[in-house]
Amino acid sequence: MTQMNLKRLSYFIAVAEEMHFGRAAERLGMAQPPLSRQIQQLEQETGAALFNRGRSAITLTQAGTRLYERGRDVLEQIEDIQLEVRRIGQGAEGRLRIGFVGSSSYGILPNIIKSFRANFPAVNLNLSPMNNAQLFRALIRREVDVAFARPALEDPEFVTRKLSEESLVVAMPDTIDIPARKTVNLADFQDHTFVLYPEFPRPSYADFILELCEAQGLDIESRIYAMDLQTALSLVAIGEGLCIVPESVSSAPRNGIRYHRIEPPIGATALSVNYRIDEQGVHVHKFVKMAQDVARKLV
Amino acid sequence: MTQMNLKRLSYFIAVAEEMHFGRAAERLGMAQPPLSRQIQQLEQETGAALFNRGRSAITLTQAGTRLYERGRDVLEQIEDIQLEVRRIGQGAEGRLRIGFVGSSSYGILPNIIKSFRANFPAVNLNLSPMNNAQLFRALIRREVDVAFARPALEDPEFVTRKLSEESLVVAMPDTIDIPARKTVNLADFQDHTFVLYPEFPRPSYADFILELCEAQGLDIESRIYAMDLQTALSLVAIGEGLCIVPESVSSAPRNGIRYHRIEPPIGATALSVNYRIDEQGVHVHKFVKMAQDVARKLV
DNA sequence: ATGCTTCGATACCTTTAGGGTATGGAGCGC
DNA sequence: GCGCTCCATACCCTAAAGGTATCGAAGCAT
Repeated sequence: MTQMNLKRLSYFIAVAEEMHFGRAAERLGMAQPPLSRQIQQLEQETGAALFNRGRSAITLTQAGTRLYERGRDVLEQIEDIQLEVRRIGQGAEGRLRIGFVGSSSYGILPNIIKSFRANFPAVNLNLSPMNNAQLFRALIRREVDVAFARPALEDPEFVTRKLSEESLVVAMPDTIDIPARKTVNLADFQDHTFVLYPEFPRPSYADFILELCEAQGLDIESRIYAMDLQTALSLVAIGEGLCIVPESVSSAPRNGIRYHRIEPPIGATALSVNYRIDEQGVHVHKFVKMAQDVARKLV
Repeated sequence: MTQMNLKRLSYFIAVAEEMHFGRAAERLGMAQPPLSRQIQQLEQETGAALFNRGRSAITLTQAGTRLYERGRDVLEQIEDIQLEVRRIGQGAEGRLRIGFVGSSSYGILPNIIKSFRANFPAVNLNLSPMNNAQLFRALIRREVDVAFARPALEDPEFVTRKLSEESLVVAMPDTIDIPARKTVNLADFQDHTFVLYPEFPRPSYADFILELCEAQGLDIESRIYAMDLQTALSLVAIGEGLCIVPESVSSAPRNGIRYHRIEPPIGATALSVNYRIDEQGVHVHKFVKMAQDVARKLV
């Protein structure tokens, strides 16, 4: 005996609603005899009579009544499941886990998020700030779907897209006297304390900055390490030292900190989106595409 | 495209649980290639990828995860529905509406109910006291499934089974002086008031009693009508008159009433079970069979 | 690297569930 | 009693689903 079958169930529902085999068959777009047979088979399967076949009318038995109530419900659920699954598959619903470096939250990230939310309101966004090393691990372990890293995460398992290149600026305590000119030269800071982040794991953004300074002939003697950008800025704000950060950070003014362009420019840093090379999720691809669009418009 | 199908869904569940097409196929007792195809078709139907087919392992997509959660639930529901429907069909569950004349509640009816409840605890019994005329209407209108009537309900639409025949006794107020002998003769009551029930609709049990008296040459002058047995007994208890009732009524003693056998016997009354000739419900047939069994044992 | 193994996909054939047409048979109304 | 309605039965045919053989890509060990 074949197992319970949705087709049969919906046939039964139709007959139960029409209370008439002929009309039900018409509504189902089929001939009456096969419909009769399907109902008989359903009755065999369940081991219960579903209809009282009276002389001039059919009625539902108690078993039939119950099957109608619950069967209808199940059919509706299945309709709904199909819709939901399709929507998730097309990226219109579901979940997207995003990891990002702290500095990206000053620049285009908020715009990207806003834009994505506007187009896919049903996608549940999960945002986690991390440093580059954490991003790498999280992406490998599939704990995030997309990572905003600085610089790009290099790995054969990843796909990387550069979003924007920013020049570097210096964040310094407003207690330090500076020359009147708007721009500063790296050489001016020979004897100042530098706030760097993160200390571990290496190599990190700290090493990138140190290399740049070295290339400029600058030998930094006094260094403090912070765990992340936020902490570093706090240290700057209380006058512990100065810190070299991406330009976009300066767009959010902060008490106790002044930002200055470095002239001549000493280098640039690129924000990138990264995702797994075997990524199947449609959300991810749509999100990355949208991120690139937003970045292009903002430049 | 064929519609969503339970077989496919359960195949998907199996693959999702095994995370391996080969093992899933084995568990399902089929070959691997058709299973792969069914999953592909399911993916087409839903319009969403369900598995990430990685090099060395498969994983569920978000859409697949959701389909698994909800699909499992639906399959379980369907299992459960089938069980429930089968049980109802076999009379092990469901509802049975019973109508009965008041006098039957003194005799075997309680035993029948008790016995049925013991064997079919999941059947919901619905008990309604009525007089014979109401029973007739209720059975015609399918408001009850089974009727305990006295005497039998005669109609081509009904099936009738006699349960037990009882002799008649007289219920009299204990304020009346009676001869010392245990049994009484109808002629003794020539001048007493008779309590009869019900007055409408006619003919009723009242007419049955009047005919019996007439046959005995008794001409009752003083009559009071009550709506039912209970009311009649109340009238007897306060001394309004006497009443002729089935013997089983005397098994429940009542303050103010004494019962006496009538000698010589003047007639008998039969309790019957009645149900529709087109009755399909398995409960009903099982119930009637059981009622007859109980009646046979109690005689 | 190179062959071996694993695992899902593809190709092709066979089986069978399910649908169609024609017809039977019971009940109801004129 | 004749015809009409309505569900069931009989028989055929199509197409969906299963089986076997084989491919092709990836991982692993030698």
